[in-house]
Amino acid sequence: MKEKNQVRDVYVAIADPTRRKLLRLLADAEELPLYELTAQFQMGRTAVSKHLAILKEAGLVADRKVGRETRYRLNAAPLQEIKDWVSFYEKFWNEKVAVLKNLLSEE
Amino acid sequence: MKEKNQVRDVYVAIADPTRRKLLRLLADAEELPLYELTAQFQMGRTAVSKHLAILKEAGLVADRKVGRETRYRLNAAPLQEIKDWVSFYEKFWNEKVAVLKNLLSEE
DNA sequence: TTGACAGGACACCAATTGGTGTCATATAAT
DNA sequence: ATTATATGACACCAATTGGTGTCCTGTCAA
Repeated sequence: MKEKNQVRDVYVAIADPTRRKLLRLLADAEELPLYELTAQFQMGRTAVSKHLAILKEAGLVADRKVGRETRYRLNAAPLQEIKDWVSFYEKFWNEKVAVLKNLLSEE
Repeated sequence: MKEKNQVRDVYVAIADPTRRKLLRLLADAEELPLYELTAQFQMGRTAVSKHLAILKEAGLVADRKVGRETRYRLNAAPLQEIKDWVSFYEKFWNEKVAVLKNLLSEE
């Protein structure tokens, strides 16, 4: 019973602008079926569905079937990993600002 | 004089684990030549060089030539874009925690 | 001055990505 | 009962990605 349950990289999942837009749409709407999401893009349904599958594998969306439609909703939790990662680098751009301040105050 | 100056997507740049490791190495070491960076990976010099080129196009690293070597250093500033993007979603995972707290306090 | 070392610039390749169209099936509406 | 809708499941395709090896040019050291 090899439940594949493929876990996708969150970094890769958010690298695509279409997928980021999907996340944003779901953030604003709580729950949306595929056909409504598709309406927001120029590409076909199949393509949007695949993007959603990738987001799902990354744990960023969940879906449930309601009648004949599949409704998607946001699950932002995995994004904490991104936040933690990027937080580490904050000190570096702050550092830069500090150096700049010093230079300015010296003149 | 079409200076291409190709600007790469920061999201795409950080999607690769090798490139994230490169950023981390540069964060810890201030400035490193290609051959020292290459030594930290199993892949060849050419591959690492290409990853660095992508990071450079995304503005995440800068390089300078010193004698026969090319030294790379971190520029974390573009990561602010990522931080801003992910910050928007913070409320969603906080929300979830809040809902959970409510459920727990109700029992 | 003769090697050895660092790296840029290619050409090349397999695997992955991001899209397409088509067909089948379940549900909803007339 | 019939038709329209929503979606899953494929097969297919071109472009991109992430790696390789080779060749050439600078630069440093003996």
